[in-house]
Amino acid sequence: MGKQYWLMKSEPDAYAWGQLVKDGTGIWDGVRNHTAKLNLMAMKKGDEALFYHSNIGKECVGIMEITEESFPDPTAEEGSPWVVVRVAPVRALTHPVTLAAIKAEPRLADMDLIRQSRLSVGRVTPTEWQLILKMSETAAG
DNA sequence: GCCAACGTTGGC
DNA sequence: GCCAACGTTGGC
Repeated sequence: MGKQYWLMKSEPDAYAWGQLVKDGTGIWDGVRNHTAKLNLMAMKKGDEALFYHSNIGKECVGIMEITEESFPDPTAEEGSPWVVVRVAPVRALTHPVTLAAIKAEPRLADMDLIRQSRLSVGRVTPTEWQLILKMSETAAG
């Protein structure tokens, strides 16, 4: 299988893109939803993910790489099913791609982000990924 | 196993 | 602040 693409949400109040850049690497902890967990478990080292700021900003702001595949979430109770992956920032998007811009693009209407708005870790198809990156080069949203 | 009540997420 | 979506809990 080729590289897979993902979108991961964080409220910037809790953990922002800038913090990940500052930290250099981080674990994506706190996921407590089974669908999101399955996505974390499906991630492979070298996959790439969009960092999305939920609530404040509501936009994709950067690209991360998965640097370590899923392992138990140290912030969860022992024996619980929750997992984390390790991520590292790759680069900021030239311009953030806003939720409004994604909603305005019919070719992105099937994204997990749109169809299942509460899902914090979603899949992005290669086609969707290329389109979002292209949008990030040309517009601020 | 069904469903009402309730809590959380996240957009508006 | 409100509400829709959706997950969880608990009564039956």
